[in-house]
Amino acid sequence: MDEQARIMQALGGVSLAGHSVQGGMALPPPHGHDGTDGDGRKQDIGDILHQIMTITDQSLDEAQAKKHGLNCHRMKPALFSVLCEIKEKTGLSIRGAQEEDPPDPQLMRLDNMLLAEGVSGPEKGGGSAAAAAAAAAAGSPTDNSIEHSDYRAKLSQIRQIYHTELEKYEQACNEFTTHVMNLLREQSRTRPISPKEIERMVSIIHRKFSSIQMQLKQSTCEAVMILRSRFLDARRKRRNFSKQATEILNEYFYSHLSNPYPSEEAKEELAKKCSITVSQVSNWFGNKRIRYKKNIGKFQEEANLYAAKTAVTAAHAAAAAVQNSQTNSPTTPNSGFQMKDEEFQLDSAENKNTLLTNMFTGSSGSFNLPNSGDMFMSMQNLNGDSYQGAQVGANVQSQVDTLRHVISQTAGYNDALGGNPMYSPHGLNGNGGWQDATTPSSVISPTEGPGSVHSDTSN
DNA sequence: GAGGATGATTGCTA
DNA sequence: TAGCAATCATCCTC
Repeated sequence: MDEQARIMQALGGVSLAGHSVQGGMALPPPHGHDGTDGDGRKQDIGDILHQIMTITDQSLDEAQAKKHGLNCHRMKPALFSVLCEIKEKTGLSIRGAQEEDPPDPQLMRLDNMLLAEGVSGPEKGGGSAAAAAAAAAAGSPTDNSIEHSDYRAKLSQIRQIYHTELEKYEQACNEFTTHVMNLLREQSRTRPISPKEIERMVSIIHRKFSSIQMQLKQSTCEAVMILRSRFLDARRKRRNFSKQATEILNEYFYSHLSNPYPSEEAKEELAKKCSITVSQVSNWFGNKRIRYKKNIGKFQEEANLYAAKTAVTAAHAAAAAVQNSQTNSPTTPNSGFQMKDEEFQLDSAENKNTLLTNMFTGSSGSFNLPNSGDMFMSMQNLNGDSYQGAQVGANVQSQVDTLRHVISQTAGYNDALGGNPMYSPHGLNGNGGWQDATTPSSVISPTEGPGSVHSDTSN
C-alpha cells in the first residue's frame, strides 16, 4: 500500500466533496457517499497532492493563494493530525528513545565538585568552607587572614563569572527556545507539527545548551582546581616564623631544657601565642631538640641569652610571688622559700629579690652556691602540695631549668652538681637523649613534682 | 650565587 | 601516635 492510500485510509470517511479551494484548486469528491470506489479516492488524493507539490512551480502570489486555500480548508486539522501521527510513528520515535539518556556521570561529577567548592548552589561565604578545608590540609592559621581572604576573593570571582555566564547561557537558551517554539507554532499552520514534536525540539535545544553549560562547568572546575592548587602550594611554601614567635618558642625551650617536651595544652598555648598551629609547634620542638642535641656548643650562646632573659623575669615573678604569698598567706611558714642551707634563709622579699637578681645578672660577681642542689630542691618544693600558691609555684617552676643553666654558666654548676644525675647538663642523658625523653612533660616533668602546676598553662 | 638557617616532610621505632 | 633522624625545600644573609 502506498503512502497516499494509507493516508486516505487513515482519514477514514472524511469527505472533501463539494468544496472548492480558492485559486481554482478543485477538491476531490466525497468518497463513499456516492458509491465512489477506493481507486477513485486514491486518484482524488493524488490530485490534491499533485497540486500541493506543484505550488512551488507557480508564482508566489498564486502559490500563496493556493496555500491559504488549503490552510482554510475545514479538513486541514484532521489531515495534519494524521500526518503528525505518521511522523510520530516513523522517524521521531527513534529520537524518542534517545531522550531517555541516563544523567551524564561527568556532568554529575562537575556539578558535585562545583557544589562542594561553593561555586554553584547557594552562596556559603564564597567558598570559605573549601578555603578552610584547604587551610586545614595545609595546616597554617594564617589561612584565616591574608591568603584565606585572597583565596575566597578569587573563588568568589570565579563564582561570579560562572553565574554570569550561566545566566547568559540560560537566557540565550530561553530566547532561542521561545524563538524556535514560535517558529514551529507558526509553521504548524502550514505543515503538520504536533505539540509533542515542539516539545521534543525544545528538549533537543536544551540538550545542546546543556553541552555548552557542561563546557562552562568544566572550565570553571579547572579554574577552581588551579586556584586551589596554587593556594595549597603557597601554603606549602616554607615561611619563617615571626621573630616574636621564635622568641616565645625559644624561651619555652630553654626554660624547659631538662625536658623540652611541651604537653598538648602547652603546645596549644604556644601555638596560640605564636599564631601558628599545634603541629607547627611540634615540628619546631622536634627540629629544635635534634639540632640542639647535635650541636649544643652552637646553641650555648642562644641558651645563655634566653636563660638570662627568662631568669630575670623569673626572679621578678618569684619575688613578687613571695611578697604576695607573704601578704596573702600569713599562715604559710616562710612562704615555702625556706632554704635548707642556713645561709640561704631569706627573711624578706626584698632580700630574695636582690639575691636572685644578683645571681642571675652576675652583679655580685662569683656567687657562692654552697648547696645549690638543695636550693634547687627547695625551689622545686615550691611546686609541692604543701605550697598553696599555685601560680607562684608555676612561675618559679617554669624557670628552674633556666636557673640551672645560668648557674652552670656562672657558678660552676657542673662541678657543684656533677655528681647528681638529675642535673646532667641541659637534661641530656648519656645516650644523647633528654631525661625521660619518652615521657612527655604532660605526664610528669622530671623537674616537676607530683601535684605541681604545669608551667605550660600558667604561662 | 653560596651556604647556613629553618620549617616541613618522610620513614622508622618504641 | 609521638618523637627521632634524615632529608628536602625554601628563606635569608653575605
